[in-house]
Amino acid sequence: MKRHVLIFGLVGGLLVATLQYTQYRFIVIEHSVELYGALVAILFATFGIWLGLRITRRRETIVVKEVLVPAPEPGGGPASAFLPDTARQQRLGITARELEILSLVARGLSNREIATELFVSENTVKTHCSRAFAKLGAARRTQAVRRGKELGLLP
Amino acid sequence: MKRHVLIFGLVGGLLVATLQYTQYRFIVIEHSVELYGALVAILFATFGIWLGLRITRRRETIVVKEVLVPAPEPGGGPASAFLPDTARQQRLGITARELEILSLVARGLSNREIATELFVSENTVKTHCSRAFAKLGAARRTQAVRRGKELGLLP
DNA sequence: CGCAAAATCATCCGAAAGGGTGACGACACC
DNA sequence: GGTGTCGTCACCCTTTCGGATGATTTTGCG
Repeated sequence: MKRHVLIFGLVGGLLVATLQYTQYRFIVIEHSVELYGALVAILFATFGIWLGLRITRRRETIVVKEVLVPAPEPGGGPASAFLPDTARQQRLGITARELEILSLVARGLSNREIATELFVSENTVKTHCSRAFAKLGAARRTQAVRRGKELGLLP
Repeated sequence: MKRHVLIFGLVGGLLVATLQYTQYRFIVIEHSVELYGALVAILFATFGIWLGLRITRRRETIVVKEVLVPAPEPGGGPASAFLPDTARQQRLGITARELEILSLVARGLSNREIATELFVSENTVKTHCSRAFAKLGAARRTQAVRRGKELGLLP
């Protein structure tokens, strides 16, 4: 968490320094102060939104209520939302995060895309993947997806 | 979480203070522009964070899920054999061989395993894969499998 | 608070996958 | 015979994956 602030400081400082350095040469002459301010505003607003999104990432409480329902007819219902087999997931020791990444793997995303989607580094995604694969007894992501579907962990 | 915002604010304030302090020594004349930029930056960074917090505020989703227990197999249906959508296959120009390789990919096999299974070289498998991926608009095998299932080409 | 689990990130390295190109033979069709 | 498609295979190159390992941070819980 401190790292974000650090990044912010660095980026901000660099930005300001750059602006200070360049403004007298390129910007101020032909552009107004308002434009300069707008540029800074947009940049910092974007960064702030990113930071806000990042630090409030997913704090979700899942309460699973197991209810036995008689024979759902496949293809009948209104695309009945998929419900992962939490029991099996726990038995395999698969964490929620790992399952989340697994579902993105099943959607055909690359590690990099998953990393971007979840605001984490590619290395983290790889770690989660490796662990999930190990728990599923899979050597490849295609195999992991297949296993996940077989076990009712993925739709 | 408030802590981060606090730290951020402190760092931001420090940044402004530093800027103000330094600018007084070197850029006294144009200091109003610097101050203006810094203020705008801080303001909009704060605004961005606030916005980020706002739009992801209700991340604390309490999900109550009802686990549907799949119907006990009545033993009646003879596991209705899957029939690929030949029409769509032809429309996409996917050959039978490519679909065959694709199904093995979907089973989680590696190219080498597929090559062994089909008594062809690994290069051949890769060629078929590439062509099939191109026709499916997929960049990865996981994506290809997903597309194949969506299009009714794979079970 | 202190501990354990989980999440995050990094680095190294080898293997697998994917893209591109070119080539060759078989086979069908006109 | 010429043409086109399909299957087969090879080479080169880049990207991606996966495994192993270690470290740090965050978080939930007793």
